[in-house]
Amino acid sequence: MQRNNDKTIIVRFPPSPTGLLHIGGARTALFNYLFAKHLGGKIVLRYEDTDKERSKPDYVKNIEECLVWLGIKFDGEPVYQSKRTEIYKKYLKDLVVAGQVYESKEEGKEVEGKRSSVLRFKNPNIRITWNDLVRGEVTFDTTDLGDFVVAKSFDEPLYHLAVVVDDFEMGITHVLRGEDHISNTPRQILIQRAINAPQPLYGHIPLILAPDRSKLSKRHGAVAVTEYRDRGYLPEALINYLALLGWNPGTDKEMYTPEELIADFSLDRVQKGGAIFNEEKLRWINKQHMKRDEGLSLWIVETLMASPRFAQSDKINAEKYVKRIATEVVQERLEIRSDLGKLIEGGEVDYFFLEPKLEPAKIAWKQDADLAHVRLRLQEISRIIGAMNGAFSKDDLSATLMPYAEKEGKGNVLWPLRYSLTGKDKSPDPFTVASIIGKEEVLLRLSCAILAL
RNA sequence: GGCCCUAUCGUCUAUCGGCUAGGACACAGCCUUCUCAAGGCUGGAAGCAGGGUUCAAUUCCCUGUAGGGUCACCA
Repeated sequence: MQRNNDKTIIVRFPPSPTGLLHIGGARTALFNYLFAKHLGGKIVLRYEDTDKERSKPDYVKNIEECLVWLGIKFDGEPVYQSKRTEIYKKYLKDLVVAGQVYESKEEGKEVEGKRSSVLRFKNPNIRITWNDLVRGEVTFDTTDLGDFVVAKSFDEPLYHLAVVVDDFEMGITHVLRGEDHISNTPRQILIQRAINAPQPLYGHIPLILAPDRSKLSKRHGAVAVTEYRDRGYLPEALINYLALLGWNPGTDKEMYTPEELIADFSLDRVQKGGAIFNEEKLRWINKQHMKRDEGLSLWIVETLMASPRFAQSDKINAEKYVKRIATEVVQERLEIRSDLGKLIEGGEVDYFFLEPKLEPAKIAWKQDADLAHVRLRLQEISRIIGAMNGAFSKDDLSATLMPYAEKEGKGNVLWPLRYSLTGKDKSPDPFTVASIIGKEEVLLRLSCAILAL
Protein backbone atom coordinates (compact mmCIF):
# COMPACT_ATOMS: atom_id res chain seq x y z
CA MET A 1 0.00 0.00 0.00
CA GLN A 2 2.80 2.39 0.86
CA ARG A 3 5.12 1.76 -2.07
CA ASN A 4 6.91 4.85 -3.27
CA ASN A 5 10.35 3.35 -3.41
CA ASP A 6 10.64 3.50 -7.16
CA LYS A 7 9.94 7.22 -7.28
CA THR A 8 12.14 10.19 -6.55
CA ILE A 9 11.84 11.30 -3.00
CA ILE A 10 9.98 14.58 -2.62
CA VAL A 11 9.46 16.21 0.74
CA ARG A 12 8.06 19.56 1.67
CA PHE A 13 8.38 22.23 4.29
CA PRO A 14 5.02 23.89 4.81
CA PRO A 15 5.23 26.87 7.15
CA SER A 16 2.19 28.98 7.70
CA PRO A 17 3.20 32.64 7.56
CA THR A 18 1.45 33.61 10.75
CA GLY A 19 4.59 34.39 12.73
CA LEU A 20 8.36 34.57 12.61
CA LEU A 21 10.12 31.33 11.74
CA HIS A 22 10.95 29.67 15.04
CA ILE A 23 13.61 27.16 15.82
CA GLY A 24 11.15 24.28 15.91
CA GLY A 25 10.10 25.11 12.36
CA ALA A 26 13.71 25.52 11.36
CA ARG A 27 14.53 22.08 12.66
CA THR A 28 11.59 20.54 10.79
CA ALA A 29 12.84 22.23 7.65
CA LEU A 30 16.34 20.99 8.39
CA PHE A 31 15.32 17.36 8.91
CA ASN A 32 13.35 17.41 5.69
CA TYR A 33 16.27 18.98 3.90
CA LEU A 34 18.83 16.54 5.26
CA PHE A 35 16.60 13.58 4.59
CA ALA A 36 15.91 14.60 0.99
CA LYS A 37 19.47 15.59 0.16
CA HIS A 38 20.91 12.45 1.70
CA LEU A 39 18.77 10.40 -0.61
CA GLY A 40 19.17 12.64 -3.64
CA GLY A 41 15.58 13.80 -3.42
CA LYS A 42 13.81 17.14 -3.62
CA ILE A 43 12.41 19.51 -1.08
CA VAL A 44 9.78 22.10 -1.86
CA LEU A 45 8.62 25.12 0.08
CA ARG A 46 4.91 25.61 0.48
CA TYR A 47 3.29 28.49 2.28
CA GLU A 48 0.14 27.38 4.03
CA ASP A 49 -1.60 30.69 3.97
CA THR A 50 -5.21 29.64 3.71
CA ASP A 51 -5.96 31.60 6.88
CA LYS A 52 -6.38 35.05 5.38
CA GLU A 53 -6.76 36.71 8.75
CA ARG A 54 -3.48 35.60 10.23
CA SER A 55 -1.18 35.20 7.24
CA LYS A 56 1.07 38.20 6.59
CA PRO A 57 3.51 38.97 3.77
CA ASP A 58 6.05 40.14 6.34
CA TYR A 59 6.16 36.66 7.79
CA VAL A 60 6.70 35.16 4.37
CA LYS A 61 9.64 37.50 4.04
CA ASN A 62 10.99 36.51 7.42
CA ILE A 63 10.69 32.80 6.72
CA GLU A 64 12.42 33.16 3.39
CA GLU A 65 15.19 35.24 4.94
CA CYS A 66 15.80 32.71 7.69
CA LEU A 67 15.89 29.76 5.34
CA VAL A 68 18.41 31.52 3.12
CA TRP A 69 20.50 32.44 6.14
CA LEU A 70 20.43 28.86 7.37
CA GLY A 71 21.46 27.65 3.96
CA ILE A 72 18.41 25.48 3.40
CA LYS A 73 17.80 25.55 -0.32
CA PHE A 74 14.59 24.48 -1.97
CA ASP A 75 13.84 22.96 -5.32
CA GLY A 76 11.63 25.01 -7.60
CA GLU A 77 9.53 28.02 -6.72
CA PRO A 78 7.59 28.25 -3.47
CA VAL A 79 3.91 27.31 -3.61
CA TYR A 80 1.26 29.52 -2.05
CA GLN A 81 -1.95 27.82 -1.06
CA SER A 82 -3.82 31.10 -1.26
CA LYS A 83 -3.26 31.01 -5.02
CA ARG A 84 -4.68 27.53 -5.41
CA THR A 85 -8.25 28.08 -4.36
CA GLU A 86 -9.63 26.94 -7.70
CA ILE A 87 -7.83 23.63 -7.42
CA TYR A 88 -9.21 22.91 -3.97
CA LYS A 89 -12.63 23.93 -5.16
CA LYS A 90 -12.50 21.31 -7.89
CA TYR A 91 -11.63 18.57 -5.42
CA LEU A 92 -14.32 19.79 -3.07
CA LYS A 93 -16.94 19.62 -5.80
CA ASP A 94 -15.88 16.13 -6.79
CA LEU A 95 -16.06 15.02 -3.19
CA VAL A 96 -19.54 16.43 -2.85
CA VAL A 97 -20.61 14.66 -6.01
CA ALA A 98 -19.14 11.44 -4.64
CA GLY A 99 -21.08 11.99 -1.44
CA GLN A 100 -17.97 12.16 0.71
CA VAL A 101 -18.31 15.80 1.59
CA TYR A 102 -21.61 17.46 2.31
CA GLU A 103 -22.88 20.92 2.97
CA SER A 104 -23.90 21.18 6.57
CA LYS A 105 -26.35 23.69 7.95
CA GLU A 106 -25.01 24.96 11.23
CA GLU A 107 -27.89 25.97 13.45
CA GLY A 108 -27.29 29.02 15.57
CA LYS A 109 -23.61 29.27 14.63
CA GLU A 110 -23.96 32.66 12.98
CA VAL A 111 -24.57 34.27 16.33
CA GLU A 112 -21.04 33.20 17.26
CA GLY A 113 -19.75 34.93 14.16
CA LYS A 114 -19.40 31.69 12.27
CA ARG A 115 -20.88 30.42 9.04
CA SER A 116 -24.41 29.15 8.85
CA SER A 117 -23.21 26.49 6.47
CA VAL A 118 -19.87 24.67 6.07
CA LEU A 119 -18.52 21.67 4.19
CA ARG A 120 -18.06 18.56 6.28
CA PHE A 121 -16.30 15.32 5.52
CA LYS A 122 -18.44 12.24 5.81
CA ASN A 123 -16.46 10.19 8.26
CA PRO A 124 -16.51 6.45 7.57
CA ASN A 125 -15.62 5.94 11.25
CA ILE A 126 -12.85 3.43 10.83
CA ARG A 127 -9.54 2.63 12.44
CA ILE A 128 -6.51 4.08 10.68
CA THR A 129 -3.07 2.60 11.10
CA TRP A 130 0.15 3.75 9.53
CA ASN A 131 3.74 2.78 9.96
CA ASP A 132 5.42 5.89 11.23
CA LEU A 133 9.01 6.32 10.09
CA VAL A 134 10.15 7.33 13.54
CA ARG A 135 7.63 5.70 15.85
CA GLY A 136 6.53 2.54 14.17
CA GLU A 137 2.90 1.51 14.04
CA VAL A 138 0.38 4.14 15.15
CA THR A 139 -3.35 3.54 15.27
CA PHE A 140 -6.28 5.91 15.69
CA ASP A 141 -9.99 5.39 15.78
CA THR A 142 -11.43 8.12 13.59
CA THR A 143 -14.87 7.79 15.15
CA ASP A 144 -13.76 10.39 17.69
CA LEU A 145 -13.30 12.90 14.90
CA GLY A 146 -16.90 13.05 13.79
CA ASP A 147 -17.74 14.65 10.48
CA PHE A 148 -15.01 17.26 10.59
CA VAL A 149 -15.09 20.50 8.61
CA VAL A 150 -12.89 20.55 5.52
CA ALA A 151 -13.87 23.95 4.15
CA LYS A 152 -15.79 27.00 5.25
CA SER A 153 -17.11 27.23 1.70
CA PHE A 154 -16.01 26.11 -1.77
CA ASP A 155 -13.73 29.13 -1.92
CA GLU A 156 -12.40 28.79 1.60
CA PRO A 157 -10.74 25.42 2.08
CA LEU A 158 -9.28 24.53 5.45
CA TYR A 159 -5.88 23.19 6.33
CA HIS A 160 -6.48 19.45 6.11
CA LEU A 161 -8.06 19.56 2.69
CA ALA A 162 -5.42 21.87 1.25
CA VAL A 163 -2.57 19.80 2.67
CA VAL A 164 -3.84 16.54 1.28
CA VAL A 165 -4.60 17.94 -2.15
CA ASP A 166 -1.22 19.64 -2.37
CA ASP A 167 0.77 16.68 -1.13
CA PHE A 168 -0.98 14.65 -3.79
CA GLU A 169 -0.52 17.12 -6.63
CA MET A 170 3.08 17.86 -5.70
CA GLY A 171 3.92 14.17 -5.58
CA ILE A 172 5.07 14.31 -1.96
CA THR A 173 6.47 10.93 -0.98
CA HIS A 174 7.45 11.59 2.64
CA VAL A 175 5.83 13.82 5.20
CA LEU A 176 8.22 14.68 8.01
CA ARG A 177 6.71 17.01 10.55
CA GLY A 178 6.49 17.76 14.22
CA GLU A 179 4.91 15.35 16.63
CA ASP A 180 2.15 17.88 17.25
CA HIS A 181 0.76 16.83 13.88
CA ILE A 182 0.44 13.19 14.76
CA SER A 183 -3.23 13.45 15.56
CA ASN A 184 -3.86 15.27 12.28
CA THR A 185 -2.61 12.31 10.34
CA PRO A 186 -5.69 10.05 10.52
CA ARG A 187 -8.04 12.66 9.14
CA GLN A 188 -5.60 13.51 6.38
CA ILE A 189 -5.38 9.85 5.46
CA LEU A 190 -9.17 9.75 5.34
CA ILE A 191 -9.27 12.64 2.87
CA GLN A 192 -6.46 11.06 0.88
CA ARG A 193 -8.42 7.88 0.43
CA ALA A 194 -11.47 9.87 -0.57
CA ILE A 195 -9.61 11.60 -3.40
CA ASN A 196 -7.77 8.40 -4.34
CA ALA A 197 -4.38 9.80 -3.53
CA PRO A 198 -1.51 7.52 -2.62
CA GLN A 199 -0.49 7.60 0.99
CA PRO A 200 2.86 9.22 1.62
CA LEU A 201 5.17 7.83 4.29
CA TYR A 202 4.84 9.70 7.54
CA GLY A 203 7.50 10.47 10.10
CA HIS A 204 6.69 12.44 13.20
CA ILE A 205 9.66 14.19 14.71
CA PRO A 206 9.76 14.83 18.44
CA LEU A 207 9.23 18.37 19.63
CA ILE A 208 11.79 20.84 20.88
CA LEU A 209 11.00 21.44 24.52
CA ALA A 210 11.40 24.33 26.93
CA PRO A 211 13.27 23.67 30.19
CA ASP A 212 9.93 22.78 31.84
CA ARG A 213 9.42 20.08 29.18
CA SER A 214 6.48 21.78 27.54
CA LYS A 215 6.43 22.65 23.86
CA LEU A 216 8.87 25.50 23.29
CA SER A 217 7.07 28.75 22.61
CA LYS A 218 7.43 32.50 22.80
CA ARG A 219 6.68 32.63 26.48
CA HIS A 220 9.92 30.75 27.10
CA GLY A 221 12.10 33.43 25.55
CA ALA A 222 13.93 33.51 22.27
CA VAL A 223 12.40 31.20 19.70
CA ALA A 224 12.68 33.16 16.46
CA VAL A 225 15.53 32.18 14.18
CA THR A 226 16.21 35.86 13.56
CA GLU A 227 16.83 36.38 17.26
CA TYR A 228 19.60 33.83 17.21
CA ARG A 229 21.01 35.35 14.08
CA ASP A 230 20.94 38.81 15.64
CA ARG A 231 22.52 37.60 18.84
CA GLY A 232 25.53 36.55 16.84
CA TYR A 233 25.16 32.84 16.25
CA LEU A 234 26.58 31.35 13.09
CA PRO A 235 24.06 29.61 10.83
CA GLU A 236 26.22 26.48 10.55
CA ALA A 237 26.38 26.30 14.32
CA LEU A 238 22.63 26.59 14.73
CA ILE A 239 22.18 23.94 12.03
CA ASN A 240 24.71 21.70 13.75
CA TYR A 241 23.01 22.07 17.11
CA LEU A 242 19.48 21.65 15.79
CA ALA A 243 20.48 18.51 13.94
CA LEU A 244 21.84 17.00 17.12
CA LEU A 245 18.61 17.79 18.96
CA GLY A 246 16.70 14.64 18.26
CA TRP A 247 19.17 12.98 15.95
CA ASN A 248 22.62 11.51 16.40
CA PRO A 249 25.03 9.73 14.11
CA GLY A 250 25.60 6.81 16.48
CA THR A 251 29.20 7.91 16.91
CA ASP A 252 30.86 10.49 19.12
CA LYS A 253 31.06 13.00 16.29
CA GLU A 254 29.43 16.26 17.28
CA MET A 255 30.98 18.89 15.09
CA TYR A 256 29.26 18.87 11.75
CA THR A 257 29.29 20.95 8.62
CA PRO A 258 26.01 20.99 6.68
CA GLU A 259 27.57 18.75 4.03
CA GLU A 260 28.59 16.20 6.62
CA LEU A 261 25.10 16.23 8.06
CA ILE A 262 23.65 15.44 4.65
CA ALA A 263 26.10 12.57 4.32
CA ASP A 264 25.32 11.06 7.72
CA PHE A 265 21.66 11.82 8.29
CA SER A 266 19.16 9.02 8.54
CA LEU A 267 15.66 8.86 9.90
CA ASP A 268 16.18 5.69 11.87
CA ARG A 269 18.51 7.52 14.20
CA VAL A 270 15.89 10.13 15.01
CA GLN A 271 14.83 10.19 18.63
CA LYS A 272 11.29 9.42 19.75
CA GLY A 273 11.17 11.68 22.79
CA GLY A 274 11.26 15.46 22.87
CA ALA A 275 14.48 17.30 23.63
CA ILE A 276 15.03 20.36 25.76
CA PHE A 277 16.63 23.27 23.97
CA ASN A 278 19.87 24.07 25.77
CA GLU A 279 21.48 27.36 24.83
CA GLU A 280 24.67 26.53 26.76
CA LYS A 281 25.43 23.75 24.37
CA LEU A 282 24.47 25.87 21.39
CA ARG A 283 27.01 28.44 22.58
CA TRP A 284 29.67 25.80 22.88
CA ILE A 285 29.00 24.50 19.41
CA ASN A 286 28.97 28.04 18.11
CA LYS A 287 32.36 28.64 19.67
CA GLN A 288 33.75 25.56 17.99
CA HIS A 289 32.44 26.75 14.65
CA MET A 290 33.81 30.23 15.22
CA LYS A 291 37.26 28.85 15.88
CA ARG A 292 37.19 27.03 12.58
CA ASP A 293 35.67 29.88 10.62
CA GLU A 294 38.39 31.55 8.58
CA GLY A 295 36.23 34.39 7.37
CA LEU A 296 35.67 35.40 10.95
CA SER A 297 39.12 36.86 11.51
CA LEU A 298 38.47 39.21 8.63
CA TRP A 299 35.31 40.38 10.29
CA ILE A 300 37.14 40.84 13.58
CA VAL A 301 39.79 42.93 11.84
CA GLU A 302 37.16 45.11 10.22
CA THR A 303 35.28 45.56 13.46
CA LEU A 304 38.42 46.51 15.36
CA MET A 305 39.48 48.95 12.68
CA ALA A 306 36.04 50.53 12.64
CA SER A 307 35.87 50.93 16.39
CA PRO A 308 35.80 54.58 17.48
CA ARG A 309 37.62 53.49 20.61
CA PHE A 310 40.86 53.15 18.68
CA ALA A 311 40.35 55.97 16.21
CA GLN A 312 43.22 57.94 17.80
CA SER A 313 45.65 55.04 17.63
CA ASP A 314 48.43 55.14 15.06
CA LYS A 315 48.41 51.36 14.97
CA ILE A 316 44.80 50.78 14.05
CA ASN A 317 45.43 50.97 10.34
CA ALA A 318 48.30 48.54 10.30
CA GLU A 319 46.37 45.64 8.85
CA LYS A 320 48.95 42.96 9.56
CA TYR A 321 49.18 44.04 13.16
CA VAL A 322 45.40 44.03 13.64
CA LYS A 323 45.18 40.69 11.89
CA ARG A 324 47.55 39.12 14.43
CA ILE A 325 45.46 40.45 17.28
CA ALA A 326 42.36 39.02 15.64
CA THR A 327 43.75 35.53 15.10
CA GLU A 328 46.06 35.15 18.09
CA VAL A 329 44.05 36.86 20.77
CA VAL A 330 40.46 37.67 19.90
CA GLN A 331 39.06 34.80 17.87
CA GLU A 332 39.54 32.08 20.46
CA ARG A 333 37.93 34.27 23.09
CA LEU A 334 34.61 34.61 21.31
CA GLU A 335 31.66 32.31 21.79
CA ILE A 336 29.20 34.33 19.75
CA ARG A 337 29.72 37.31 17.52
CA SER A 338 28.26 39.79 19.95
CA ASP A 339 31.08 38.96 22.37
CA LEU A 340 33.38 41.04 20.19
CA GLY A 341 31.61 44.29 20.97
CA LYS A 342 31.68 43.49 24.67
CA LEU A 343 35.35 42.61 24.50
CA ILE A 344 36.24 45.86 22.78
CA GLU A 345 34.06 48.00 25.03
CA GLY A 346 35.39 46.14 28.03
CA GLY A 347 38.83 47.44 27.11
CA GLU A 348 40.24 43.97 26.74
CA VAL A 349 42.39 44.82 23.75
CA ASP A 350 43.06 48.49 24.48
CA TYR A 351 46.73 47.92 25.23
CA PHE A 352 47.39 46.85 21.66
CA PHE A 353 46.48 50.31 20.45
CA LEU A 354 46.94 52.68 23.36
CA GLU A 355 49.57 53.06 26.05
CA PRO A 356 48.40 51.22 29.15
CA LYS A 357 47.69 53.24 32.25
CA LEU A 358 49.59 51.61 35.07
CA GLU A 359 48.69 51.60 38.72
CA PRO A 360 52.09 51.47 40.41
CA ALA A 361 50.78 49.33 43.23
CA LYS A 362 49.77 46.63 40.77
CA ILE A 363 53.10 46.25 39.04
CA ALA A 364 54.45 44.06 41.83
CA TRP A 365 53.40 40.44 42.11
CA LYS A 366 51.80 39.76 45.44
CA GLN A 367 54.41 37.23 46.60
CA ASP A 368 57.33 39.63 46.51
CA ALA A 369 56.12 43.20 46.61
CA ASP A 370 59.45 44.72 47.56
CA LEU A 371 59.70 47.63 45.13
CA ALA A 372 63.47 47.52 44.90
CA HIS A 373 63.25 43.90 43.81
CA VAL A 374 60.51 44.64 41.31
CA ARG A 375 62.54 47.49 39.81
CA LEU A 376 65.59 45.29 39.52
CA ARG A 377 63.66 42.54 37.83
CA LEU A 378 62.03 44.88 35.34
CA GLN A 379 65.45 46.25 34.51
CA GLU A 380 66.79 42.75 34.02
CA ILE A 381 63.81 41.78 31.84
CA SER A 382 64.40 44.90 29.84
CA ARG A 383 68.07 44.04 29.45
CA ILE A 384 67.35 40.47 28.36
CA ILE A 385 64.77 41.52 25.83
CA GLY A 386 66.97 44.37 24.61
CA ALA A 387 69.68 41.85 23.88
CA MET A 388 67.40 39.72 21.67
CA ASN A 389 68.16 39.77 17.99
CA GLY A 390 66.02 38.96 14.99
CA ALA A 391 62.93 36.87 15.60
CA PHE A 392 60.59 38.02 18.31
CA SER A 393 58.03 35.26 18.40
CA LYS A 394 56.10 34.05 21.38
CA ASP A 395 58.30 30.97 21.54
CA ASP A 396 61.55 32.96 21.26
CA LEU A 397 60.46 35.21 24.06
CA SER A 398 59.45 32.30 26.19
CA ALA A 399 62.74 30.48 25.59
CA THR A 400 64.73 33.59 26.36
CA LEU A 401 62.89 34.72 29.47
CA MET A 402 61.76 31.53 31.16
CA PRO A 403 65.16 30.62 32.64
CA TYR A 404 65.25 33.96 34.41
CA ALA A 405 61.62 33.60 35.46
CA GLU A 406 62.27 30.12 36.87
CA LYS A 407 65.14 31.51 38.85
CA GLU A 408 63.24 34.45 40.34
CA GLY A 409 59.92 32.69 40.74
CA LYS A 410 57.63 32.76 37.71
CA GLY A 411 55.09 35.13 39.14
CA ASN A 412 57.77 37.59 40.19
CA VAL A 413 58.83 38.02 36.60
CA LEU A 414 55.78 37.22 34.51
CA TRP A 415 53.25 39.28 36.39
CA PRO A 416 55.22 42.56 36.38
CA LEU A 417 56.08 42.02 32.75
CA ARG A 418 52.53 41.27 31.71
CA TYR A 419 51.09 44.07 33.79
CA SER A 420 53.61 46.55 32.45
CA LEU A 421 52.65 45.65 28.92
CA THR A 422 48.88 45.57 29.38
CA GLY A 423 47.90 47.44 32.53
CA LYS A 424 45.30 44.72 33.02
CA ASP A 425 44.62 42.22 35.75
CA LYS A 426 43.54 39.78 33.10
CA SER A 427 45.00 39.46 29.65
CA PRO A 428 46.72 36.97 27.36
CA ASP A 429 50.14 35.83 28.48
CA PRO A 430 53.04 38.32 28.26
CA PHE A 431 54.85 36.48 25.48
CA THR A 432 51.88 36.65 23.16
CA VAL A 433 51.37 40.32 23.88
CA ALA A 434 55.06 41.16 23.60
CA SER A 435 55.47 39.33 20.35
CA ILE A 436 52.58 41.25 18.81
CA ILE A 437 53.40 44.74 20.00
CA GLY A 438 57.07 44.29 19.12
CA LYS A 439 60.42 44.76 20.79
CA GLU A 440 60.56 48.54 20.64
CA GLU A 441 57.17 48.99 22.23
CA VAL A 442 57.93 46.39 24.88
CA LEU A 443 61.08 48.22 25.92
CA LEU A 444 59.23 51.52 25.97
CA ARG A 445 56.50 50.17 28.21
CA LEU A 446 58.98 48.54 30.53
CA SER A 447 60.80 51.80 31.05
CA CYS A 448 57.50 53.55 31.70
CA ALA A 449 56.74 50.96 34.33
CA ILE A 450 60.11 51.39 35.96
CA LEU A 451 59.58 55.15 36.09
CA ALA A 452 56.12 54.69 37.52
CA LEU A 453 57.36 52.64 40.44
C1' G B 1 -11.12 14.25 30.82
C1' G B 2 -10.94 11.22 25.65
C1' C B 3 -7.34 9.82 22.13
C1' C B 4 -2.13 9.52 20.90
C1' C B 5 3.06 9.69 22.02
C1' U B 6 7.27 9.33 25.22
C1' A B 7 10.47 7.55 29.48
C1' U B 8 19.20 6.26 30.49
C1' C B 9 23.49 11.38 34.36
C1' G B 10 20.82 18.49 35.57
C1' U B 11 20.74 18.74 29.73
C1' C B 12 21.70 16.31 24.64
C1' U B 13 22.62 11.28 23.88
C1' A B 14 25.32 5.78 23.04
C1' U B 15 23.63 0.87 24.12
C1' C B 16 19.87 -2.71 18.65
C1' G B 17 19.84 -9.32 25.60
C1' G B 18 25.90 -10.05 28.39
C1' C B 19 27.26 -3.33 31.50
C1' U B 20 32.82 -2.24 35.60
C1' A B 21 26.11 1.62 31.62
C1' G B 22 30.16 5.11 27.08
C1' G B 23 30.54 10.31 25.04
C1' A B 24 29.31 15.69 24.91
C1' C B 25 27.46 20.34 27.44
C1' A B 26 27.32 22.29 32.34
C1' C B 27 29.74 21.78 37.22
C1' A B 28 34.24 20.75 40.61
C1' G B 29 39.51 19.86 41.17
C1' C B 30 44.39 19.56 39.09
C1' C B 31 48.12 20.52 35.09
C1' U B 32 50.06 23.51 31.20
C1' U B 33 53.62 30.18 31.44
C1' C B 34 51.67 34.97 36.76
C1' U B 35 46.24 36.46 35.48
C1' C B 36 42.22 35.47 31.63
C1' A B 37 40.99 32.47 27.35
C1' A B 38 42.09 27.96 24.86
C1' G B 39 43.88 23.00 25.68
C1' G B 40 44.89 18.44 28.70
C1' C B 41 43.75 15.22 32.80
C1' U B 42 40.66 13.65 36.90
C1' G B 43 35.96 13.56 39.53
C1' G B 44 30.84 13.66 41.01
C1' A B 45 26.36 12.53 38.26
C1' A B 46 21.55 8.12 35.12
C1' G B 47 18.60 3.14 33.45
C1' C B 48 10.54 5.84 36.81
C1' A B 49 8.06 1.55 39.73
C1' G B 50 6.09 -3.38 39.89
C1' G B 51 5.29 -7.79 37.39
C1' G B 52 6.52 -11.23 33.62
C1' U B 53 9.79 -13.73 29.27
C1' U B 54 15.00 -15.46 29.53
C1' C B 55 20.76 -18.77 31.76
C1' A B 56 20.92 -13.31 31.50
C1' A B 57 17.35 -7.57 31.21
C1' U B 58 18.52 -0.52 30.66
C1' U B 59 17.41 -3.33 26.31
C1' C B 60 11.51 -7.66 24.79
C1' C B 61 6.05 -7.90 26.84
C1' C B 62 2.20 -6.17 30.43
C1' U B 63 0.45 -2.89 34.22
C1' G B 64 1.05 1.34 36.95
C1' U B 65 3.32 6.20 37.38
C1' A B 66 5.09 10.60 35.38
C1' G B 67 5.70 14.01 31.44
C1' G B 68 4.20 15.77 26.78
C1' G B 69 1.04 16.41 22.37
C1' U B 70 -3.83 16.94 20.56
C1' C B 71 -8.96 17.45 20.84
C1' A B 72 -11.22 24.90 15.93
C1' C B 73 -15.53 27.16 10.74
C1' C B 74 -5.99 27.98 13.07
C1' A B 75 -2.22 25.75 10.73
